[in-house]
Amino acid sequence: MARHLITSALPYINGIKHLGNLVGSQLPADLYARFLRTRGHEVMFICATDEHGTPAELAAAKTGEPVADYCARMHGVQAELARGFGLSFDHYGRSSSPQNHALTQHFAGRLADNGYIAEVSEKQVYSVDDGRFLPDRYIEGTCPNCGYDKARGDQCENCTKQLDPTDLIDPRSAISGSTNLEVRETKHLYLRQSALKDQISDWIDSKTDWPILTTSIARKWLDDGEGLQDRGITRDLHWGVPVRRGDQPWPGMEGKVFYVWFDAPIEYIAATAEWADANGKTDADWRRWWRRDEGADDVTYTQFMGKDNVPFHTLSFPATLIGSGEPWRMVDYIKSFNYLTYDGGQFSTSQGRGVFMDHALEILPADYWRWWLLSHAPESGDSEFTWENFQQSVNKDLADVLGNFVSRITKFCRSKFGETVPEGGQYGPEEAALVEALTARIRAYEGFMAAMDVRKSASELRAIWVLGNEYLQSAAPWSTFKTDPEKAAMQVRLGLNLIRLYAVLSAPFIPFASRAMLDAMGTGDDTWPDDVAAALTALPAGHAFTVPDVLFAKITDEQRAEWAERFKGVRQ
RNA sequence: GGGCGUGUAGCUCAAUGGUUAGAGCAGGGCGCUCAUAACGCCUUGGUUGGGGGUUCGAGUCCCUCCGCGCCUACCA
Repeated sequence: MARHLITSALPYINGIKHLGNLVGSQLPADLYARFLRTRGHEVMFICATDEHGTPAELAAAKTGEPVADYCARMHGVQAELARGFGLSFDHYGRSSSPQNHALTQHFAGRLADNGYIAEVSEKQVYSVDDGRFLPDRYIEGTCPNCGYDKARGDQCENCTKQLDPTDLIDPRSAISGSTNLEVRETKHLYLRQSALKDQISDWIDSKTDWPILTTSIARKWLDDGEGLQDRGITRDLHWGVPVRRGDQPWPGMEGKVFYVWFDAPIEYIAATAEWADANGKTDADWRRWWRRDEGADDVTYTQFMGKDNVPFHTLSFPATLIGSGEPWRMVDYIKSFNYLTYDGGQFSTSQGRGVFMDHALEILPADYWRWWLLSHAPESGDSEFTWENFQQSVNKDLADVLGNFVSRITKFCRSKFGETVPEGGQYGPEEAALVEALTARIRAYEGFMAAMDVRKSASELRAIWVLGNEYLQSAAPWSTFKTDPEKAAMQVRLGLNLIRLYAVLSAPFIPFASRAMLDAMGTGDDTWPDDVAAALTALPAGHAFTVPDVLFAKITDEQRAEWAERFKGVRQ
């Protein structure tokens, strides 16, 4: 029994997330958390909404709500969707929580005390009509290079040239279109990552088991050009964690907040504190997950995220933790994912292109999505969602291979023996062979799951399901019943036990269907099959069960066509 | 431009430098009849993006060219 801390990248508060966001962090993290729990480990699985920054303020302005109200409402929406998908967070926090305010200010104070904060005066574009400083990409204008009239302040999308906002001809606010812009002097805090470069570099080099995708991104930032650059960690915004030096005011920084990427990773820690507060625990209860001097030395910490999040988790956040000089638990393994594309293109919130979490749950149960997304997780490269592939995979894997297995064995038993596990006969050589085959595959499955090899785990689980159909085909209880009813009873008893076994093994992928299978088998016994032979005797003769409803209804061609049309998005 | 990744069967993907490059789906055939027209068995598909090199041996390592994706530090 080990202790595992698991965090998923924080979904941004602005709007409903799409399936690509889901499969890039929260869903595989949930798979891993569920697996470790069922193996008997102590797990702390943390996620939260990332609520600060300009986009949240703009989204709130659009709906006319105060930004705090908007975030509270959207947090509720996202939490409900997370529940709908069966995401088993121990706590789903908010980066706007008082706990995160305090911790973020604490880290800033420690960093300042240790000399890792610099105050820098710089010039930024201020929009008088919007009443706010504008991030580079919120400034539009004509590209001095190619003449494109919708170039952004950071880069021209047309000619890909890197720009500075002051390069733009006829600059205007991308928010309001106002041209009433001026350059103002403003003071900001910078995290002196350059001073921590060697320590971060050594730390990255010690992670020899990390995927190349992860370490190469980190190394690029460390080694490119003049090396790791300092990073601004404050912004001129209203919504965010007010800049304070620990619990003291920070002279000269009044009215400013910390940059969202400074406070967001700290929320991993703060959300654990929120968990403690919400569950009547003490500070020591959450600190034993995070402080190496307070019990976290034996914790294994795993982070899940999309590849775009890697620099912040390999550089900025570690810089914050190292620079604090305090013994915080650092990440042990980063599992990063590529992107999911939709039918040959990108998911697009603005164009309504692709499937979003709320719509997904409207049209199909969560397990359909969980299974397809996880069994096609973008681990080695980007992967593509198409309705045809989705329909074929789900119908074949879930309805035909697993669902139909449950159906055929329960219905056969009901018609020949009634709705109790039948008595008679003894497991023989065929059953021993099945146990052997199952054991080999289950051990392989455990290995893939422990290694977070998501697609291989799914493939192995499916092969385990197939073994049940192979057994039934060769045992043929419908034939044996005619000549040797006792033997048929034994075969059916084994089949029913396989359903329970499959429910246990499949729960990390399809928790809702697994629950339905256990309920149908009339048992709450979900112990992991360390001993497969023993696991196949869990349901004894005479034990009552029920024939469940169809576990997975098939997706019809008509449904597929309708959904493809509905989610294709507006044409430009 | 620079960096990283990727390219294997119609599709989705495997393959510590080591037999004849393997699975699932789709396609074809046979079997079974308990089951959601489901299941099982057999089977057709490959010049591993192109070219060159190293090696006894290359999908794998090196060079080069081509395609695709991502990142490039103030979106988060």
